[in-house]
Amino acid sequence: MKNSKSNCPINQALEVFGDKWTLLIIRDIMFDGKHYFREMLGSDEKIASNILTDRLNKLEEFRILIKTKDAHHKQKNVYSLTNKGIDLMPVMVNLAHWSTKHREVSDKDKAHVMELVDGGQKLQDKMSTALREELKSVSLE
Amino acid sequence: MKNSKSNCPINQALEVFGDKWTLLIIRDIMFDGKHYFREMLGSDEKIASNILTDRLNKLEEFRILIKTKDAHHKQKNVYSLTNKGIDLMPVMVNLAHWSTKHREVSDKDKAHVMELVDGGQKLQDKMSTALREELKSVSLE
DNA sequence: TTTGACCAGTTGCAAAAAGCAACTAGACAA
DNA sequence: TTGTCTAGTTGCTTTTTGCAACTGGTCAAA
Repeated sequence: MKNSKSNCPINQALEVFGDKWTLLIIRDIMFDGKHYFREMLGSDEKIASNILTDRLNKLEEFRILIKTKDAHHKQKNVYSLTNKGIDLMPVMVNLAHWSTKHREVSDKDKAHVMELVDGGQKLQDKMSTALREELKSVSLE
Repeated sequence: MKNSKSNCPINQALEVFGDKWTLLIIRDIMFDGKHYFREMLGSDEKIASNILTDRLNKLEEFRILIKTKDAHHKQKNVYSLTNKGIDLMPVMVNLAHWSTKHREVSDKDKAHVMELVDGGQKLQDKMSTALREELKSVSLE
């Protein structure tokens, strides 16, 4: 509580996600299957490498993702969502859904989002399960 | 699209909400029934008045809220959510829900959030309807 | 075993945003 | 007319962001 402006649930969330980049990183891992620093660095929004480093470290401190060593390449780190991170899926889906209704979004993205909204809990559960499997596989090392 | 880093739905949302204050202002109006500048200025998180001015203006430009003159006090502005703003309710509820599970939140707030989650669509619809009534009453002037 | 591409970051500096406190001009109620 | 309340503004400092160049280590192929 010490470094908190308030313990209101919305504020508590914003102290983790209240910036332009954090949720994009989570999107990269959650929906785009990215796991490496360079993959995220290459995303459309062109995050700077120092900001990416900073956000990945913060997300690791918050235990929203974990960093593990790649088995086949000593220098590569594998970033995976924890359960705490995977639990953000409904937030992400609702945020994206709002955008499809009220912001400019391509038809392709729109269709992708509506699949997650209409497909409902079933598809989201399937995706969450897959992410939890990934998590299990890296946390065994 | 010109000033956009990308048209990904998550990014499109972050270009509106990707900061520490915007969603707190929406919370004030949506859940705490605040309508005036000074009321929002007084919230627990202690936003600075210049930042509040800036965010209210941006939210008005995005048409997420509208500013109208108070009927009984010439100097007062009444801030109300538009339908575009009211549509953010599922995002807010899911964000708050995540916080109750993964961040430090008071039991009172936790109960309040769970009411919205468990009470489900019915309670959220009721609240949305009330907000739309407010909107209707100010937009008739 | 050398070469060149690739890896996760780091560094230094400039620009933008946030934060703070004091202040303004008009409105209201007594 | 006095004091309080209104929505903001102003000037300044501190913090964060953004950019580009750079580092030291790794890897696969020649």
